[in-house]
Amino acid sequence: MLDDRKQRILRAIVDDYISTAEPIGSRTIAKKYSLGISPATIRNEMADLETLGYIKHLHTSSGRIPSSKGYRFYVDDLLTLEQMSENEISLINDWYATKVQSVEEIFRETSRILSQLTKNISLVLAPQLTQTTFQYLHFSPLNNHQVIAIIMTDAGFINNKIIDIPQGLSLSDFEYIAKIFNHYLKGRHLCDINMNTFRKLCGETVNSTVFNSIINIIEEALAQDKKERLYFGGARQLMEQPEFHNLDKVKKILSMLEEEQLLCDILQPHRDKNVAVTIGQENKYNDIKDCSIISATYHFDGKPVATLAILGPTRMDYGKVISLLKFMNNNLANIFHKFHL
Amino acid sequence: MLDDRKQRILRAIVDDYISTAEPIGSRTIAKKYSLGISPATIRNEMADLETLGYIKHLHTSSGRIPSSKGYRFYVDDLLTLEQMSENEISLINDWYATKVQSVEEIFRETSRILSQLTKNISLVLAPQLTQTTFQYLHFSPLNNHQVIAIIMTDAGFINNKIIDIPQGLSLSDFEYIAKIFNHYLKGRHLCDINMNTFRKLCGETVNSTVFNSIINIIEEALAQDKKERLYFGGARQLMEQPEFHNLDKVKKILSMLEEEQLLCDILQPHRDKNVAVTIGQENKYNDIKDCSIISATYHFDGKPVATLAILGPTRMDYGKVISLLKFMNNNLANIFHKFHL
DNA sequence: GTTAGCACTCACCGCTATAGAGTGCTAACA
DNA sequence: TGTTAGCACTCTATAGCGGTGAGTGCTAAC
Repeated sequence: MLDDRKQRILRAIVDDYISTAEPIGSRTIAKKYSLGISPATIRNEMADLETLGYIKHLHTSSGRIPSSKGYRFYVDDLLTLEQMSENEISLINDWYATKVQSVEEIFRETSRILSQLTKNISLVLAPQLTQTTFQYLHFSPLNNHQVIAIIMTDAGFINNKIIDIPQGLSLSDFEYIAKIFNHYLKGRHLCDINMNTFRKLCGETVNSTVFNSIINIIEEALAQDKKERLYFGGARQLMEQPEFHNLDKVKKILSMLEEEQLLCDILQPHRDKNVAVTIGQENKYNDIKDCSIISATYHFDGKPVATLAILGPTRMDYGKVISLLKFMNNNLANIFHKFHL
Repeated sequence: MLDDRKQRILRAIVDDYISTAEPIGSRTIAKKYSLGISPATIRNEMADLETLGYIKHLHTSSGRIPSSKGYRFYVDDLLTLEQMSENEISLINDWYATKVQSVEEIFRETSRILSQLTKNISLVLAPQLTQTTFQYLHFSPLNNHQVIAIIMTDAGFINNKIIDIPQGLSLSDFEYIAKIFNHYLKGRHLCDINMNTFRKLCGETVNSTVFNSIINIIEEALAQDKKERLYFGGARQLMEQPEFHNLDKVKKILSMLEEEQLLCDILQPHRDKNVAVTIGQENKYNDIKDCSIISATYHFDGKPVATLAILGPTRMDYGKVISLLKFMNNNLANIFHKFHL
């Protein structure tokens, strides 16, 4: 464990590096932070901190920067969270009020706000379709050979899928099935919707050929929707960060953002916890070993529902990001709490 | 008008610059393109072409690059469009087949394909909500104080809006209105839906207080949806282009992409024409005076419906982009033709 | 244990020299 | 008269070379 003076020096180094993005030397620490000790003493302590792995050198004569271990200690033991200011809170609420008209927009706007306020990449992972519960189904004719299936789930998510009408079936067959769905299946998990539950719930009273075809179609459509819904943003903001004044890094991150599945995988281990912080080298994926990810997950009924996350350089303002994520998470919880009533 | 030899030299310069992104000199032209004349002659011709404004110098001792006027001549008089290869066509059709399940996804996927194949920014402008015609309305309860309005329009677009239930109204009031809507308003332009048309169509048989409130709510919701739907992509691909190996330029473009309204304005003059090409300096907006925009607009019933566009450096492969856009536009037309039957 | 002093390291900046690509001009040639 | 070879000239890009300054580690004195 670090003694008090080492902790204060480490905090100064991390704080300074987070705000300036420049390696810091002993003289500067002594001048800027009134620790009551001389540069030489700080130098000795810094040498110790380096041996212990909390800070590192870029080259012999450069100042020190925190290592992943240093940030980890900072986050776990040195960080004191600030409250969000009234100002920021009302700004955020205004944004939601003016821009949001549907559930999808809640998520989109949440992502926008997060990247806007943190200057980092924001990720918002909404529940997989099959993890939500069924509310309402409607088939609307599109033309002679296709209908659109509109499915609404518990939290107000609307899905629509174009479906080819198979030979021998008519729109009225679809309408009939929709009635049965709406009557028997409300409140059931979409992943449970298959022939078996169906038969159990409505017995054998239904015309089973028509039935089979349509259920199959629906099962198939749902199966294709395995991927989670991911909203993200902030590529432009990220470019403001000095560590991304480098085209290759920006390219790497942009490429990563296009691989939704990869992002979902990266966020997956974060979904159980309430607030999770993964710092630099702790990341599993090589491309983001100089980045940190902070996330907050909104749970309902003990299950993770939506995950908000920030992805940015290890040198991010952990205090600010964590309190913002906590706030936004609660905010989302409030919004969704209404829906689950 | 340029004589034949000047045209051949100009074509060589443009072709070469498009493929290499490097200024080209007389010696290189003589070596690479068998024009049967010596570098010195080419030099003389190039001096003429420069005086005429078709090509320019970056500095005294650099090779020549085409000017906007040069590109314009190239596009209007020198360009021969290639056919898309069978290979590309089947690739594109596969992409559509595997990824598209709803109308929104048609547009999203179109944008993805365009940027993927051209390595430039793609823009897809779908019709404004109020320009489409009404097909179907449904109110679905979300919780005790809110309903979700689901509106489907002619081309299979599904919109949903969260609506607060006003004091004194119940879900059944909404359901009642939905019935009337579905009965009387099918096929009407959404911008025509207001109290007046309503009264005209269904007379005074309806309870007018309930009525007024709900129509107002719907009018309001529609009014907020003035913006066109814009799908875009390709920021990552654009970074592959040598002219965007420059952070400031990338930032400028990314910022522009976040201003949807600006993009819509930029595309607006393109919407009347079938295929439109705007080259470099011809652009109205300063930030893209070193870019070109090529667009194709799909018309139905004489009106522009969807516009596909490519935004990239003036040094873009005009031949390839134009034929791709034409192909994609026809493809979209095929898809939508089905819906408008 | 703390601090002042000092030699040492290394990125960064500005300067100069050099190479190379390309031009414009002139004079010779068909 | 149009075409070409030759040559001096221009300008960029690159490499090399001190000088500067921030920062370190070590030593010796307090």
